Amino acid sequence: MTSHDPGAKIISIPTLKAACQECSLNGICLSLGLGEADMKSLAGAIKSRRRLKKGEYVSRMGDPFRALYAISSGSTKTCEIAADGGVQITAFHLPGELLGLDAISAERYPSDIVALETTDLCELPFERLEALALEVPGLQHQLFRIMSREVLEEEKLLLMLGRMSAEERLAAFLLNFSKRHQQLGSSPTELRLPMSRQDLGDYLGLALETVSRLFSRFQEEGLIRVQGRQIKLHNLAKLREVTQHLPASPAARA
Amino acid sequence: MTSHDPGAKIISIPTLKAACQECSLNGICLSLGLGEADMKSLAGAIKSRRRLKKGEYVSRMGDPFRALYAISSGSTKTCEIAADGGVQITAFHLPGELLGLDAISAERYPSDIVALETTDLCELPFERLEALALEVPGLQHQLFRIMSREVLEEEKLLLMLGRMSAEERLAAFLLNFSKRHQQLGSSPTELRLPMSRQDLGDYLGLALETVSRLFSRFQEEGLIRVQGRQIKLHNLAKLREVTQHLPASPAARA
DNA sequence: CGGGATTTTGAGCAGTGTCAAAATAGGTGG
DNA sequence: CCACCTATTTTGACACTGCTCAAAATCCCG
Repeated sequence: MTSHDPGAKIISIPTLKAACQECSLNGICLSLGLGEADMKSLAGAIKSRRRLKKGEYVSRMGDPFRALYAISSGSTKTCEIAADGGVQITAFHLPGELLGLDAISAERYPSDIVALETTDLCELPFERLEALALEVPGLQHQLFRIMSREVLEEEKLLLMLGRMSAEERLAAFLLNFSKRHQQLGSSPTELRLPMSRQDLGDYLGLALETVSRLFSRFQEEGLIRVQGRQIKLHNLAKLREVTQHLPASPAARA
Repeated sequence: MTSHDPGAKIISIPTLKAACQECSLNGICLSLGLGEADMKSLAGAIKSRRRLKKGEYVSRMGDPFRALYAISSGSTKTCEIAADGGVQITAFHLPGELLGLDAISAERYPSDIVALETTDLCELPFERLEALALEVPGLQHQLFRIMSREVLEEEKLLLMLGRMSAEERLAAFLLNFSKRHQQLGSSPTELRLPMSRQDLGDYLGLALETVSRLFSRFQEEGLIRVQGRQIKLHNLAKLREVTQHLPASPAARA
């Protein structure tokens, strides 16, 4: 996570802010790892910005794919919907993250993307982005990395859904959310969850009642304090322990 | 899935075979959607081929990332391993598919990749591939599509693990495997599974005993015939029905 | 301040996991 | 080529996690 393309130069956050001000991403999003000149090209590729209110859609399943979206502020959920209406949320996205990567291959959105709160997006028309990636070597590499990272994140979720107990899943989620908040400059222990218990259940593969009971239990055990969607993490170390109490399973063989 | 980059030209399978013969991929792998000249460049990027026996590793978790691998023949499993030894298989890969996409971002392999049977691979050094993708527009687009597709596949698995019952998962797996076999030119109803019941359980998030019981049940119900790893699908339509008997869950809201 | 949505809590049950053991398959050496 | 040994698969009994249904409490928005 700290190594880089040989040619890519890392520039300071203030510089990034200046160059990326047009999309107010505060130097997060794609910009990381690109030079200043490259970022100006990138700014040229940004078509427009959109502000969505809570509950509005970034995309609906089946929509034609034309652009990726970078979250400037706010948050979203990505909902995969089964034939019969079963919902699986495959990701919650925070500022600086890229939406729509799963739509490139079929040129259609395979999922609904919904704003969890008031959310600002930068629209990055994909054709222009691809053309730019041919000019700017660092950008191509950056895009590969971002897509690879998305694969990785989903693999972590697969591990959670396939092999972890309910309490392990919620603990893992809280730690992950905490880390991402910290990387955005917020407190890692004072969380304001933008999603409902239902959403959390649809993400973790649990019933909303189970999620709610676990919050109560974690609170009784002194791990966290719960006030609706406001969560205070009292003991990160113990949460990490909870994460690892899987019942074990045999190792890889052919 | 049938639309393409405006500039990309689709060439015939025999032509592909000729151009790709060096890696015996029979025109599957990356080549799809690239012109003949582009494929020659691609051939130049192939460093070498490897033959693995059953149980040998393509990569181990933590290995430094240098190359992607295309499967020429055989099959692999990709195993995510939790801190305490819990295993989640995140993918089974068949000929023509690309391994290692999740290793690009951290420049390390996050998972073990193991051959399920004798398997031939083409090694594609990633730096060379990236350089080539800057020269060959179709290749960059192709790589984006392949990575996007990987994200999509994992999202389908997430839906299975998070929202489907055991029998729905196994039915969905059989249908998916059937479709991929068909795309490789094999029978969609006569399957030879290269993986153990244990592997299947580690993929579907089930105990191996549950997988075994389901095979028996499906057989009793006349859906399939089971002879160890040799599976005959008798009724694809009914398998599809089984797939969709989820107990439903509320739709998306903010 | 009122009303719908969300969250919490309870009780009972079903689907899967766990443990255990028998049956079968597959590979190896004599 | 057969016999043996091991790994894999099947089957059974039972326990437990997490789901379902239900209702009360709380929150949030207009």
